[in-house]
Amino acid sequence: MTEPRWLDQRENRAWRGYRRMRGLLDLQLARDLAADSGLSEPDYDVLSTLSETEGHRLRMIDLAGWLLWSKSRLSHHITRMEQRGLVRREESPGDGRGAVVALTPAGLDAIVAAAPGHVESVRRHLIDHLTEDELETLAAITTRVVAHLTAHADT
Amino acid sequence: MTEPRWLDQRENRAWRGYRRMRGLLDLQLARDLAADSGLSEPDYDVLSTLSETEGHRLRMIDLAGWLLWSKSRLSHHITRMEQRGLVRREESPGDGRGAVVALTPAGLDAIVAAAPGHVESVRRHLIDHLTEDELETLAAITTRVVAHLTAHADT
DNA sequence: CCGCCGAGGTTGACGTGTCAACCAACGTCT
DNA sequence: AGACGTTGGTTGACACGTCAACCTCGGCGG
Repeated sequence: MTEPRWLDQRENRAWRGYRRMRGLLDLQLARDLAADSGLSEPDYDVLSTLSETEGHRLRMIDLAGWLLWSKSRLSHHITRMEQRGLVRREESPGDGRGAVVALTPAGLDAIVAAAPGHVESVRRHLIDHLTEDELETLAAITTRVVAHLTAHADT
Repeated sequence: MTEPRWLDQRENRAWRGYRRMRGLLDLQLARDLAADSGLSEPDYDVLSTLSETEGHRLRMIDLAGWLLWSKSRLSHHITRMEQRGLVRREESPGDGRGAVVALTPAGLDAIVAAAPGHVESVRRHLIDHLTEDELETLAAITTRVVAHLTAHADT
């Protein structure tokens, strides 16, 4: 039980900054999105993913994989979205276990209506405050960290 | 209703990277923390803040301000932590509306025991993957974005 | 063909956090 | 002193997400 390697000042500024930004930014984006479209961020993620696939439908497992969500989380969320008429569950052809999620017309309308405002919100609160170099650095950082996290999904 | 300024490729990489990292990183940190201390991240934030104050106590409003939490959120969370014996509510001297949160001995033990492991976890999953320049850039980005968000708390 | 394991999915209980409504004490203005 | 808006705090309903348990179907090996 040796003395832990506490964070030095530079590390602390980065870490605390991240935590603070994360809290405030996500809250603000969620509020903007909810206010002008009635969707939550998870709703938006599901709908935008489906809207980009051919046939506007995906198997649960594939959707979960793309979003990096657990099966459980996806199942719960799809249940809620289904009740609001945004998506529909269908049987999977050729696999009795299967379940496919399909975009409904209402779901498509919702994402089409929400997208411009959401992008605008992301710009206003984050992207437009960063320089090109900062964007590159942010992309590099996140890519590396994500790679590490998905590699050691266990540890 | 002009055409929205969609994100270009660079912006997209940064934005998607951020979203992905946020999801995976927070989940992993929360899991590590829960596994070796039984605390959640919000628990940790409350306890570590209190442990750094003189008297190990703070008014609700001040604690909420420091953590950037809503009054509601703090009240709910303190209720849960109080039931687990980590903190205690006290009356505020000189202000009948007041409420003060105080660390209990059990709460102090918990944060002291949890801190080394948590720092280690933060290093392993994030900090140790970044160069010094990247740490500086991350701190700069987050500071600027947080400043903007707290300034226009309304818009 | 049967037994069994793994893959795909659902469910329930619970902790967390949001918003909105509400309440009580404070301070100020007259 | 009395009226009244503000500040500090709580509560309830509900959305979200985790874990763990469970179920069913698919694919294999013997």
